[in-house]
Amino acid sequence: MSENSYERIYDIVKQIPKGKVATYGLVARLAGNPRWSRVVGYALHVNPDPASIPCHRVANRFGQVSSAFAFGGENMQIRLLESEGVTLTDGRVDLSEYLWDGL
DNA sequence: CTGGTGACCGCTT
DNA sequence: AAAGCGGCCACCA
Repeated sequence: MSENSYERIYDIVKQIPKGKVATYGLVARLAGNPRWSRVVGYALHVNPDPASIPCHRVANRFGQVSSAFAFGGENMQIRLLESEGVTLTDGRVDLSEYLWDGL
């Protein structure tokens, strides 16, 4: 029942447009609480639906995606982003170009 | 019930 | 300018 907060986060992540990347802090802020950054990470950690929740489109404030994702391989994560049209720079995403504004 | 942790971010020194 | 520390929320033992 406490999934309400989680659903809020999942809803934001699910709304991330293709070819764009959102940060934990941004998702947390859109969720309604800028301090949920850690909970957001935990929410994706449980990731009940990785098929509908593009956790690979969520990166930290530095644009570096979590290595803990390792969902089938770290390279798979990068490959997914590249497949979406995101250019990865040294394993990092150019937030200046692909940072989702939250539209 | 309390303590500790976690895919984080922001502020302070 | 850079580095370090704490804080917030939720979950697990």
